[in-house]
Amino acid sequence: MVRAPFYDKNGLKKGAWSVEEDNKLRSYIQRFGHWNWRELPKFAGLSRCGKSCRLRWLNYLQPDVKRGNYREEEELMIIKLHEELGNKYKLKWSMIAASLPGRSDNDIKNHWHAHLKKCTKKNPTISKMKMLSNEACQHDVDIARKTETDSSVSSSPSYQVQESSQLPLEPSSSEFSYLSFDNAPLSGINWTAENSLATLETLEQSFSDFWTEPFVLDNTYIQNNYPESLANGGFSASQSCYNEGVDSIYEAMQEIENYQRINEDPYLVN
DNA sequence: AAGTCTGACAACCGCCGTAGT
DNA sequence: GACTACGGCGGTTGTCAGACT
Repeated sequence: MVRAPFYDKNGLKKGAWSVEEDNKLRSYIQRFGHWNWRELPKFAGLSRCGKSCRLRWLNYLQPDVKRGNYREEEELMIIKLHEELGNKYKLKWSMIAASLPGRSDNDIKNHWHAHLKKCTKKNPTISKMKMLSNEACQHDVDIARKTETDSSVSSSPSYQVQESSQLPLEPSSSEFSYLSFDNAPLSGINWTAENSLATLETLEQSFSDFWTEPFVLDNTYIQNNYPESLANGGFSASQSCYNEGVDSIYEAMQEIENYQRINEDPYLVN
């Protein structure tokens, strides 16, 4: 089903991911977040490029990611949104993904090319699509169209979105509570099929804000589980990782690894 | 049973936008 | 303003399993 693993000329592994690699990546991101995709594989002990890690995390390993088994309403939503966003918006698949909690843009895109594209070609005037277009979504589409001529429309707080690509919000253990997305523009937003679409301009605004938000670490986990010197020095509390030099992070990582070896940290994944 | 075709999907690649220097 | 590095997106490819002949 997938490419057989192989190594390119730079020594980077390509192709299908092994269970061990998945575990390494998942474990690393749940503990430290993805502060820098390019550097991440080095620290996580993976012979992969950053892009590959990012893709694997977003499309497969991220908590709550749903795969396959598309419900009818989800498919209708995809068709509908694709119709509306298709040629207008750059972040088409991401925006569609935002309307389907748990679905990744890549997964939706694949589903579109594999199933839905043919359906819409065979039957471009599906009655249910019509119904959606004319009733459930009309309000939002109108707003979106209005936005094209009136950029001053403010985003409505009543629309609620779950960002598909955000980091684990609810790690299975409270020990992973170091990730803070309280300030993420999309958090707390509930984006459902029932109330159809949030306004497109709201989405776009949310996205633009979201991607520019620095990744913020909370040191709860580190302070509770690691020596004070690491908690205070290695990863400072609520400090943007963008401000951290790679070297200092690497030093902290080494200290952490030493600590793990000494204390047989249960979270250490080999 | 063997060969071919098709569907499904994980993963890669290239391009572009943005931020930092 | 120019350049560079990085993150992210959309399009495409590669491969396998099952269906079909």
